[in-house]
Amino acid sequence: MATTQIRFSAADRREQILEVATRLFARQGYQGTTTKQISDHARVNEALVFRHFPSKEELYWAVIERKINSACPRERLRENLEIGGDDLVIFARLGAEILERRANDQTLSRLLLFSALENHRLSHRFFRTYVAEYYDMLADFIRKRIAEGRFRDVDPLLAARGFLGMVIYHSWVQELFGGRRFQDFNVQQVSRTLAKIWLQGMLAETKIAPPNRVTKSKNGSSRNQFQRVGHAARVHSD
Amino acid sequence: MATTQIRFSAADRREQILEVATRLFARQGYQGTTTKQISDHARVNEALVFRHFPSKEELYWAVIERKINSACPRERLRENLEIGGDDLVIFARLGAEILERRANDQTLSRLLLFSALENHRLSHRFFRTYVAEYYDMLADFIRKRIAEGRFRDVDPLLAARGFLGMVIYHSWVQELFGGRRFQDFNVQQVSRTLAKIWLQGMLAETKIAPPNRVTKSKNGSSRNQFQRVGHAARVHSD
DNA sequence: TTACATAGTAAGTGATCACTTACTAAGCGG
DNA sequence: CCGCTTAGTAAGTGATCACTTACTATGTAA
Repeated sequence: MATTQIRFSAADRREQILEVATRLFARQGYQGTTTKQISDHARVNEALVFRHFPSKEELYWAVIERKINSACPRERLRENLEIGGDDLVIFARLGAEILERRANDQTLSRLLLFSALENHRLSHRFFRTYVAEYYDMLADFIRKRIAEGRFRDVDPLLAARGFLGMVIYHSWVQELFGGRRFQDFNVQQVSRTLAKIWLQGMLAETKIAPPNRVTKSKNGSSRNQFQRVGHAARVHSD
Repeated sequence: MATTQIRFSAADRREQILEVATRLFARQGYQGTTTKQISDHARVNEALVFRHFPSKEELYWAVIERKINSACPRERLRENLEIGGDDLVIFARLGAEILERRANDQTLSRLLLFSALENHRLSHRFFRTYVAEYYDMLADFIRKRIAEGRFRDVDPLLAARGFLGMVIYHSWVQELFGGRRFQDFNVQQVSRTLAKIWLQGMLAETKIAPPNRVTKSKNGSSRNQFQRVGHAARVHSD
């Protein structure tokens, strides 16, 4: 009665359990997922899960680490910035990649959100060593543009978070609450639109502007004049 | 031995349980919170909780509804838009209010996030009848500006989400991961900076832009007047 | 074929889960 | 003081939680 009764190697089984656990933790969170559920979905006895992972919590961290290492968004960002091109193209591409990545695989963002909300101890440490570097990298790029006089003099970290906020928040709303109402947004259109808003908002107002500070001057923005927008013109479309 | 042994009225006790449950659900989520925890924090017997609420889930919804009704951000938004003033002032004020509100009381946003992630059935319905209206209201404002020719011709809903994304995402990052690294951001500065980026990104590039159509056209908006950027001249200053 | 390491399981463990039942005690109008 | 409503509790219920123990089945090397 060999109903495909294959024995997995330890490594394979471990990987399979990780895979199953990833889906469940991402969908239901740590507290909402039981070890029985995991073993059922993996079609093994619950005890086998504990043979591979000493506790539910260790399994959880293994899931998160695995997911994180497979994502490596920093490398993506670096490549993206190095490819170069028009700034609008760069940021639109960056936004599109984030949106696409999240549309194809929601588990990473859900895992991160859940772990942050559930306040798992390592979540903070993880964020600081991982996400923070991502911000810093983008902030460095922005800082360079500011030094060149092409971007306004804004806190680069805040500007980076502003752009990523527009994009990531959009994808969160889409994923968490999105129904038919919002579903019809197109990735290319969204990323290009948001990139354009952000970029035009960041461009220096005048070419000859001395590096004067930005934030002050009560409502000074209404006075500026957008002359320097020209090079946004050639947006090769593809 | 009267150790302040007062009997609460049913209404008062109900309110106190709701208060306690709100804090716990917001901090730990639905799955992560036990009815025993709630009764302990309220210093009553667990059975009393079930006298006031037929089940844990009903209590949960009572908590969410109460929190939502007490927040009424739509009215805030309406007031904010009606007060008027320079656009930069309006949006900076809007952003500051969101940031301040969230800094003072994180329970609403955490409750919402948790319920959305945990996929509670009513979460979606709630979002559509509640948050969606908020977006629509802001989108209407933006649409008006576009019709006036003061804002560029962008999908108003997407633009609204872009602005709220910058602000709300910032507050989430601050709240979920914020440590000493980011803590030093100042609400006024953040809201003014983000509002300025967004607003400058939205301002019409040319005064003579024809009132071409707004929302429809599958992805037509992406192709629209990117070429027209060059001679952006004076943005009226009032 | 045997011996052995290991993949996998059956059947538990006490603790805790949401929730109930049966009771006591406080307030209050008469 | 009585009698009744109701705030509040003690002590459970079976189900399920994370996790363990003691065992069986299987592949492989000798």
